[in-house]
Amino acid sequence: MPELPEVETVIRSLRSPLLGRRIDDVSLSWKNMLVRPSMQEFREELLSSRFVSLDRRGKYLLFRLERKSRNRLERKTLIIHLKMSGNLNVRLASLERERHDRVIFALDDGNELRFNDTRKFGRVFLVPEAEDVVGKLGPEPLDPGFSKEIFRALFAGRRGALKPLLLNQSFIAGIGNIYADESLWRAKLHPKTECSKLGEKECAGLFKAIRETLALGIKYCGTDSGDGVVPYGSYRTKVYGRGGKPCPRCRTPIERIVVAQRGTHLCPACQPQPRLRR
DNA sequence: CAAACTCCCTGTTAGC
DNA sequence: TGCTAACAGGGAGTTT
Repeated sequence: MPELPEVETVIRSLRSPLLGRRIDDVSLSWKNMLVRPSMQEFREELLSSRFVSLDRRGKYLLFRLERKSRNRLERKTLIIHLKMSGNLNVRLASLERERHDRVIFALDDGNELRFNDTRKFGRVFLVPEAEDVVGKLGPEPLDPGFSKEIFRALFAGRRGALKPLLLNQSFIAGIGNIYADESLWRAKLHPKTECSKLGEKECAGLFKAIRETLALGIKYCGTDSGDGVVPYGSYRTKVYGRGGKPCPRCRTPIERIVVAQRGTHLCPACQPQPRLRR
């Protein structure tokens, strides 16, 4: 399941084949994946557009497009969320389509950008203002301007377990189930830690752990663990999906519990449950 | 604000 | 061996 490191890997791999290319045709075989505008407008507005830049915001891919329409420069952003099982490929148009190719963008160089998504959870937007879609996201964890002080300030007025907070995209962007578990293991914090009780040191440690974990994920082009639906890179998870196997730090068997309806993996020795105050 | 639950989907897997 | 049902997962939205 693509999270920040996987999405970053995808966007990096697409820059070279897409920048400067023009979209000549569009087809979509599962209409629920298109959030807005209508199918007709989507097609009409994309035709003759060129890719001018590609960015990532959280787990969203942002494709900045431009075209000249009646001598006016039109700017739009194509936004894709891969959700659980999505992936993007650039293939020669002559190459056979794959089983779950849902959206096809025909390019002016004989290639196609193909949005493949087994589970149809992926979402596509075409909007004048990207902020309308990604405006509510929390800070980018790897933004150079992001600091442990800013991170600590995010906790003001927050209560409840730590892990669901890390999964909340309006708290911090880009972290999903895998990197939440991996970051908490690295920070030696239990997923159920009451977030309002985090001290300055623990907060700084978590901040560092999140950044290091995500950076490592990107370095290895993402992980291939999880349900194996979409294999990305070769990042090896320390705890995620490794219930019963030894903790890489202390060899204690990794535990699998459920936190906020999500499968959660941790080392019971490295990440002890904080004692509840009486 | 938090937590629980629903919905959208299909491939995998556990259970019979 | 073959079938069915449960399950996993991100995130928006709704209800408690």
